[in-house]
Amino acid sequence: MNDTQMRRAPSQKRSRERLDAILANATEMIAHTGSDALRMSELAQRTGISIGSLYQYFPDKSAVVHALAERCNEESRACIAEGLSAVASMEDFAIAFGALIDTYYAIFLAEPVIRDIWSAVQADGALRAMEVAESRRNGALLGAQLKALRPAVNPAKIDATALLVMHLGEATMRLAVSVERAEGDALVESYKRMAIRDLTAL
Amino acid sequence: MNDTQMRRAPSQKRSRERLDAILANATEMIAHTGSDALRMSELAQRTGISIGSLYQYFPDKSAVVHALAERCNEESRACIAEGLSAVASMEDFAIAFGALIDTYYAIFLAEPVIRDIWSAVQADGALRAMEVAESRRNGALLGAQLKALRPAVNPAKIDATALLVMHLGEATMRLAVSVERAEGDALVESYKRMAIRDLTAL
DNA sequence: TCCAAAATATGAGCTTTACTCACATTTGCA
DNA sequence: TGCAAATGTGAGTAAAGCTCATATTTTGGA
Repeated sequence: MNDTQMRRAPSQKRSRERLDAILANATEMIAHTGSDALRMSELAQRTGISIGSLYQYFPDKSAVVHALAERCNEESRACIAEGLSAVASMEDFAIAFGALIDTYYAIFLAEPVIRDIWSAVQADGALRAMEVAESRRNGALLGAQLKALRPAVNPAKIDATALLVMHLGEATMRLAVSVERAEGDALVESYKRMAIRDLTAL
Repeated sequence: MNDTQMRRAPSQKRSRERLDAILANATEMIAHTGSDALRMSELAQRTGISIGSLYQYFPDKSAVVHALAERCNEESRACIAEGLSAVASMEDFAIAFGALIDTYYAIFLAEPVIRDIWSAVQADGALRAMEVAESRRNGALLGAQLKALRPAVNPAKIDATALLVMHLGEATMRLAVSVERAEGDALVESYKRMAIRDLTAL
């Protein structure tokens, strides 16, 4: 994956520092003016490197967006994995899932740029499959837990439900941060209720 | 809204015919090569008009995408309104809602270009608010029915749930048509079960 | 320490694409 | 028929992604 994402593995210290600086500036630009505002020339200028140099780190604009999205996805995945880690019963599960969603929502509220990064992914034809792939990974985390807690339930049904619940969780977060705070809170509560009811009824 | 979408109201017959032709060709291009493939010059050439002429019908590319999306949204809204029209009880409601989702899914399967048009909307910063606006309209249709059937339930709670259910319905359809047919079917079934359970438990 | 090769940096310039504008043509109407 | 309004035209402009020939810096061995 990194082969297509990065033109060259940075071996020198300066390289690694610049790579972080590029991503930090890209995030700032997107956060400030929206995902459309990611201009490669401006990104180079802000980072204090030449346009040619920027293209030694990333083969194209798509790769920059991909790297940003990958960071968000890793954060999400860690959050989900940790939130579900110490669950031993279905009662625990409902509580843990609710807390997990709250944490997830808090991350979205604290870093609304996540939504813009997602928009940038959608805008890029080559990256659109990322969303489904990430939902699959998150669904697999949830599905594994459910299969352990509910060994009697049809695994295929668990897989479909887990994938859907995680995918719709992402969609809920993006909707929630797109509306006023109070309404967003209510939407997240509705989602939690709906998801928990469905997962516990499996 | 049409003021910003269309440069000039077509008053002559030729104009109206060309406008339809433009949108038909734009749909075809997106269906064929994906939402990134909508080149204004190629759209003009395919339609058999000059690039300058194209820009007399639409002020910019965003307006073309907006018009395409508006068409899809109108179709959706009609489908939803009709599907919920003759519902008199909560038992009817569950059946009607399930049938509505099946119809909606069938439309997505028959015209997968809808997904690409949606991607084109997401790719355009100026149009991103369309999605929430459309979910609100659809949510209002569903919410009105629910308020009539369940007068005792807190209307605010109904509104939040209805908005969420419709928004997540769209997300489910896009996910379902992005995976293999059998898996997509299972996802839609999961969504129906989840949504109906939540709506009837209000 | 010094040098050659590998890694990294540079920015002028090429390509593509959205969009404009000055001018030409067609249509509606008296 | 003749004029004004509507519509059509496409060469040209601007902006952005991206390349490449060349320059500079770093590394590791003699």
